[in-house]
Amino acid sequence: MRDAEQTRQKILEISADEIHKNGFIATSLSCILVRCDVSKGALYHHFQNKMELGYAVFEEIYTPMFIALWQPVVELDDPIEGLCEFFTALYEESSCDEIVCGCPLNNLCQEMSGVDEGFRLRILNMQQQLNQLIAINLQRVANQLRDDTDFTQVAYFIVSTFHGASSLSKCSKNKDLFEKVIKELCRYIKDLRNN
Amino acid sequence: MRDAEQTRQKILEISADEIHKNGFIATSLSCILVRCDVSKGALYHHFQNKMELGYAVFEEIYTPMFIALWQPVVELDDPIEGLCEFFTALYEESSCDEIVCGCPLNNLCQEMSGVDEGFRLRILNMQQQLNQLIAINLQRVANQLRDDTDFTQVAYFIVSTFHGASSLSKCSKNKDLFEKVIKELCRYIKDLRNN
DNA sequence: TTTACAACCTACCCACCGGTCGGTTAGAAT
DNA sequence: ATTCTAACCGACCGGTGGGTAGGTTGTAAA
Repeated sequence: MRDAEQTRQKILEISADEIHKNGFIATSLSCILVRCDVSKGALYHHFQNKMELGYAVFEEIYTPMFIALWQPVVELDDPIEGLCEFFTALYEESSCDEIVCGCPLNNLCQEMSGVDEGFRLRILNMQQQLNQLIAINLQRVANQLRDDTDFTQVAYFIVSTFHGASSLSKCSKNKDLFEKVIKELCRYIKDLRNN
Repeated sequence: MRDAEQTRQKILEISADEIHKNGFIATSLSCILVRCDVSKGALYHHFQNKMELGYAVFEEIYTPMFIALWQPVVELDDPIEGLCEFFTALYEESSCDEIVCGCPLNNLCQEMSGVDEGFRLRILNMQQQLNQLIAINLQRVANQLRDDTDFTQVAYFIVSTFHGASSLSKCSKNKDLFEKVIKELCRYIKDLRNN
């Protein structure tokens, strides 16, 4: 057989890229088809409709990508230092284009939460997973932190600020403002310590 | 004459509401026309095209709204306390629906910055205005704040976190997570003081 | 009363997008 | 060699959205 799984994977990956760049609704199937060099029939053979394609991209591309990105960072011996270095590396090593595209999770959260319940629940789930990942690992080093630290609250705060910074960099079209916010975020994170 | 200015204003206000709820692209002109009880010809008499309508909404509705919202808050004798009370009031007094709709500025920033240069520049301008408003008034009480405070950086940080919180509340569809982030934001803001 | 023009109306146009459907083809199984 | 089906093709459809063009109406000024 012509390798079906490979076709499916190619569609998923290119779709993920297009959705990241244009958002879900603005991404046209025909555009994906051209880049994949695949026919519309092939796409609809693998996915019921555009929405299901979107769900698959979220579950099979974005979700594992996120876990792989954040997990090693917070599971370091010192998650405080880990987070700061992670954020710093983000603006030092990423290209402007990458940063300006924003965070896929935040983009979809912003665009799709109010439009489609299936997306909303998947996004919420991801947000909660991410939050737990951070909160648990902060709790792990609770003895180094201020007594009044609410781990879940702090975790949501960190992610929110990060997403806000991503959003800000979109209108400035460079990473200067992103950098500013991230720097202040690192200062905040380090201040969580009971120095 | 049939009151042209009133017609224009009605179109602007209803458009602002629709754009706030659905985003710019997803907002259809026909939808606006029905709510306004106005013909397509009338709309195109007042605005060159959809984009120009969007710009007008941004400049004539959103911008003044924002200034009116933030200015009195940061120009209080104690802007630190002002900001905290402002944010707290936001989740205590706003309905879930309002919060879930998100911040118009952040919504448009997220949706339109990468799509249309005209929007991007207007949004960037507004972000900078807002930032200056906050930064200047923090500087005003610099003697109460930590020595190493970078006012611009802090201002961008605050707005970013606020926008991140708005975004987060979209996928949770209630104000609980919004409240969490805002509470931590207030803690952060109060910590700016050189206690 | 006439004129002139801003204000407004309505039918229509076209491009695009998601989705369908009848058909074709590769290649594993028998 | 034949059969069968997953994999794939591409022309077509209905709907929608932004935008246009040509006509009508209200009203202020001459």
